[in-house]
Amino acid sequence: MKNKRAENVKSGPVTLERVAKLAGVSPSTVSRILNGTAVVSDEKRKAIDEAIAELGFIPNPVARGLAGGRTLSIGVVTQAIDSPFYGPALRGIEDELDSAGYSPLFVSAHWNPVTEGRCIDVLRSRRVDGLIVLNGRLSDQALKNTAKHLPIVVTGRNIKGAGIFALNFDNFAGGVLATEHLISLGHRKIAFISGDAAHPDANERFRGYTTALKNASIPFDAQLVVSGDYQVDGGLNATDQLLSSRRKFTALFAANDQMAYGAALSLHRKGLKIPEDVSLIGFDDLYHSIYVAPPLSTIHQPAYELGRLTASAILQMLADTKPTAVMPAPKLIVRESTAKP
Amino acid sequence: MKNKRAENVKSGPVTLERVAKLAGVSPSTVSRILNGTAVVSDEKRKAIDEAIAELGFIPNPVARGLAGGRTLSIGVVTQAIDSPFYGPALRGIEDELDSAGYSPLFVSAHWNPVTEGRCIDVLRSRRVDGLIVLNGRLSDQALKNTAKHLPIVVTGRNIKGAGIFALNFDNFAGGVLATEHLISLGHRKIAFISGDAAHPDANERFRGYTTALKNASIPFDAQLVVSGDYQVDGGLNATDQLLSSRRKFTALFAANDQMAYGAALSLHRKGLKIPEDVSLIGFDDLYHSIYVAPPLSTIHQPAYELGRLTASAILQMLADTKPTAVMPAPKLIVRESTAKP
DNA sequence: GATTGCTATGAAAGCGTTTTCATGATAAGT
DNA sequence: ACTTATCATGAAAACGCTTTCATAGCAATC
Repeated sequence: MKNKRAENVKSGPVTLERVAKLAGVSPSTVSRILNGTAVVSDEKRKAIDEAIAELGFIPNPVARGLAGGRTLSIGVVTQAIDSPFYGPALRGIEDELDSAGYSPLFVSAHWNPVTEGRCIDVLRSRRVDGLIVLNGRLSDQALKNTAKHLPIVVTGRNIKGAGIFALNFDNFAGGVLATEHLISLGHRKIAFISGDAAHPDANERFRGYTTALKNASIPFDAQLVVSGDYQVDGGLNATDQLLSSRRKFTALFAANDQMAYGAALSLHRKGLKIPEDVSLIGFDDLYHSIYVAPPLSTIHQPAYELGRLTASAILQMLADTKPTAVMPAPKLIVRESTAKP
Repeated sequence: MKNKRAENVKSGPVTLERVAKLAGVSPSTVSRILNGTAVVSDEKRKAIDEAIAELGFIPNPVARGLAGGRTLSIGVVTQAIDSPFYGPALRGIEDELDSAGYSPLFVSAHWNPVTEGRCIDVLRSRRVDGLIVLNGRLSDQALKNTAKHLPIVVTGRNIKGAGIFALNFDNFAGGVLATEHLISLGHRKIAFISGDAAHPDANERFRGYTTALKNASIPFDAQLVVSGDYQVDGGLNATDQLLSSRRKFTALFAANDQMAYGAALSLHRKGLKIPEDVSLIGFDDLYHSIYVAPPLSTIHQPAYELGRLTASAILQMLADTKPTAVMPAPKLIVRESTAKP
């Protein structure tokens, strides 16, 4: 509809110049109003506002990007666009940026530092105003270097530096929480499926597990720990392995929900019931975890919230404010997959 | 590394003009080489290639977008960036576009036609070269209108027109396939959980169900059909409802996997075993369906493939070729959730 | 009342490309 | 050999903004 009206006035795209002409001012003045970069008399402001409404003018972000160096877009480096864990985070980023008039530019690095570097190059060539890197694989140094050119918010690591803001979840505390939950139910033989050791998160969660055991004076049994890869298959195989080792355990802590799903399947196949025969707890609280049978006890990671926080942090950095975002503490979610032994 | 070398030559960003100067030619000539828009003597071509390598020049897509009107980016309208079904499709799009030097711009319309319209406005203002609309909610007419300005590929509907290409999955055939599978196992009392009636897909699947029943001379029983909403919760509630109606059924066909998950949970809660007490089949073949307990029989939808196909179609349209993409036929995947009654 | 200092505005110069237009050189046609 | 068509190339004009620079107008200062 707007377009139709605009085309009444004069054909062709609605540009800032057209607005200026209609309002009887210079393009500079219109630009100043748009960006709030200078004081403009009320009289002209009004004329311009009207002209903008009249024409249905929308500034062209491409031209803005060229001229001003700001594109109102934020590069988001994720590992896989369809990751069940990061999905909600992306949505959070989208929502937060959207309400500020920014657009996200998503790229997937597929857990590969080289790809990740290329992704960042692409984003920079597209002149994004800032960068969000979700659990990247690049070295701290590499990040610091790019931070010289544009502000960065990273998750999943602790790093300090000019132009960098880190937002990290307390995986250690989460690991403790999950393990303590099992212990408090009366479990003593608690198996653990670890995540990909390349993930710092995974190690932290493991450390939480061992620490909680120690706190409860339960001897650590290396035979009860088997390594997964954060994928469903990994959890499945790990559990098979655990089961065939014939080492007894009454509870199983998988370092993420996906592996817990795999574990559940493995147990199901062996005719073992959750939680009657084995208690199972995961980590992350994926969307589906409420709905698997039985609903999975887990540690909640606020992925959507995380997305919003990273986005608001980058926005604050762009506004030259110190980011204030702080990650919520891990939370234990007890559902139906854990019970007394 | 490249940057360092570039900065040796002369500080500041590496522009096409710098390349031209270094190669001893005019910017126009460099541009022509870059775009292959004119014949250039081998001699100059070589000099330019060297200069480009020397400086590590990367054309600025923003400037290109302004000057040439092509941004090498494709707008992708999805309903939710974190949808388990569309996730793989997005990845497919990303992969396909990436290999052609294009970037996707993802936006989520959240199943709202108004939002969807706004999304398209944003994408157009960002001067995307083409549009992919995954199961959009906008009217055919609205799409045809935008197709006047830029090529569009849509999924989930049949629509023909200049600048529009539709890629549709045969939901009807899928519905028939799933139902026939249950019938061939010996089931006669087959319940159906329908999807959101606003989805054309959902209706097609339902039509497949009724048609297969008719073909097998099984009377249609309206009491065995209950409506869901394509969400897990919907499947859960629908199954609860079905169960409490005390109408007997030995098999359950959920119009998508998510609702099947919900159904599985409901059955689990009531102490009913899959497939011993009830056979369960879904539709979509989400990633997780292999891993739920028991692994879910379903109709495979090639989401990743779909993504690649839409992307390659839009690329073909941009190259003024008629898109050749054709959707694979639905495929029955038999796993462990279906068995003889 | 003359000088100084702001302030609101416009003119014009970018931003880094593509593309049109013009031109001199070379090849072709008679 | 002289005009005409073809071709590679450069100059310059867009593209739609932002931002610097210049200036006219006006209030403040001594």
